[in-house]
This record gives sequence, C-alpha cells and structure tokens, in this order.
Amino acid sequence: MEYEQLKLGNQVCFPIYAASRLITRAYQPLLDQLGLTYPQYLVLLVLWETDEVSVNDISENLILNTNTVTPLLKRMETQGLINRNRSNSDERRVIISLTKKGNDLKEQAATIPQQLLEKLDVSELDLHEIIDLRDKLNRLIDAIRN
Amino acid sequence: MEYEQLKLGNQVCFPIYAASRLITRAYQPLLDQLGLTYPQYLVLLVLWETDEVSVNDISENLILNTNTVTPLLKRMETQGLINRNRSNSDERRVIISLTKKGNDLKEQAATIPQQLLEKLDVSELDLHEIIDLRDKLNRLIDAIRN
DNA sequence: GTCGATTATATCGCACACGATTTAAATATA
DNA sequence: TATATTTAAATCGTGTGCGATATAATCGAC
Repeated sequence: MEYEQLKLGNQVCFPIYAASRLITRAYQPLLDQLGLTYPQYLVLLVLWETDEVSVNDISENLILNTNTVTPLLKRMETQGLINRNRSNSDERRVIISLTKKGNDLKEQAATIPQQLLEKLDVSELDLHEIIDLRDKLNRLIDAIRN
Repeated sequence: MEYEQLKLGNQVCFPIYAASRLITRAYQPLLDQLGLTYPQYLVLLVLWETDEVSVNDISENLILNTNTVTPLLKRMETQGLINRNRSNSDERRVIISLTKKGNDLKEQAATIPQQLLEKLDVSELDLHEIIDLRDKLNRLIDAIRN
C-alpha cells in the first residue's frame, strides 16, 4: 500500500528540521571564532537585550526546557561568559548576568548576522522571501504554543 | 551599543530552530504509540518509499552525517525494525532493509500526518500557508546545500 | 599490477534536548 | 499559623547531532 502522506517530500516537519540543522551548521564556523555554540549564542542574544534575567526567562524566550538550559548555563559560567546568582527576593530563582567577557563579545558578534547572509548568498531580493518565511514561522510557533 | 541585527525577534534562524523543536515535541506522543523517536520515524519514511538502501542513501536523504545515522540504525536494528547487511558487490556498503515489523508499522503510521495537523489545529485555509512554508523552506535548503 | 587517493562506514568525545522526577522555596487556603 | 499546592531549578537517563579521526574496501593513475 502506498501512502502519499508518508512520503518524505510531502512532509512539512522535515524541511523545518533539516533547515534548522543546515543553518546551525552554517553558523558554527562563525561562532567558533567566538568560542560559542549556537544555543550559547542564543542565550547571549537574550542577555544582550536584557541583562539579569532568571533561568526561567531564558528558557521561555528560547522555548527550551530548564533541564536543557541549566547545564547550558553552567558551561557558560565555566567559560566565564555569565554569572549565576540566587535571587535575594526569591531564593528559588537564579539570576543570570553577563560578565565583562560576555558583554564584550557583543561587538564581535554584531557582524555575524550579515556574514551569515553573505555565506548563504542571500541577495536583497531573497531577503523579502526570508523575512516572509520568518513571519510565517513565527505565526506557526504562536499557533503551536497556543 | 544597541544592535538591531542581534535582537532575537529579528533572527531568521531562531524561528526555524524553535519551530523544529516544537513540531518534534508535537509528534512525540503520536510516535510513542509506535515506540519510535522522530529521527527513527524519518528513517522509516525513507525505507517505506524505497526498501534496501545504503547508510549513505539514508544520510543524504535526511541530510544527516553518517556518524549520526550509524548509531541510529543500530538502535533500530536492536528494536527489530530493520536489518543491516554488507553489500556483496561492494563490501564497504551496508544495506538497510525493513523487517516484517518495520514494514507493518507503515499501516499504523499512515494516520500520523493527519493526526498531527488536527493536533496543531490546522484548518483547510491554513493548509495553503503551511504548504507555501514548506516550499519556501525547501528552496532555502536547496540554496544552502548549493 | 601496485600504490596513493577516494569512498563508505564506524568510533570517539562533547554538547544539546527532553520526559520524568526531585528538591527547596514561596504562596494559598483552611 | 500549619499544611497543601504551586513554582523555580536541578538531576537523571536516553537519544540525537556533529567535528575529527580511524579503518577497510574500491578506484585510478602510472
């Protein structure tokens, strides 16, 4: 029996899964120069926008579980990128803040998005399609999260 | 200094990464009923289309490295879903074939795509947007792979 | 025909990613 | 105010995912 809905080429999930890994691979050589992995880079993006947030804030922003974020943050602490401190007002919370090293990386990271687009050879014309793609995905994400 | 290009909301990569994980999470309860993980399900999709392919064929179809696929296939062999046999014509190649159990799962899996759409509450109208999304992503994937 | 290059797969080490569970602190409610 | 509930992080176990490297078979150039 042949099922059209089971063909790899008809899946929506698979292109998202594959694109995600391909883009992460494309980022890696650029991030290597800063000594970062892609999830670590995402954590820094959050902190560069708002310093001193809780573990929970980070896991919600990145849509990751705390059992993924906790060890990720511990590795970043070991690397001297962030500090982890218990909140005084609520002893359950751990507040993440940037070290000087973590903050200084921002300048170097600023060129990464442009470098990535060049690497992927995205022209001005394609950029509209990319942005449309981003917005469609964000609507999909909102829909899934309810 | 504030950099617009470093804001999480302006990233293209992040929605793809987040959507990928959210969709995998949505699949998991459905796949649990078949005792499969999402990558294992993808391997079966390939084999249900074409039985008896090499490790390399699978890794190219799924855009995964062989060092990811080899242990994945070993676990599937342990579960009795597939067989792994050296090719006679080329002793370097390992040919993957479905067992009866692996083949029989196809019937049960046939309802999964529809169940997922219902779970994500995708209406007929949204379906066009989803398909457009799929096609855009596939063009992006082709562009990245050159 | 032989030896260096290429190809197919496997091994190793490390970093996610997540479901299930645990621990401790804060909050709600009787 | 004592206790049940909720909330915030952490811990545990398993399964990817990938860069670097190894191994063995095949191919290619001479």
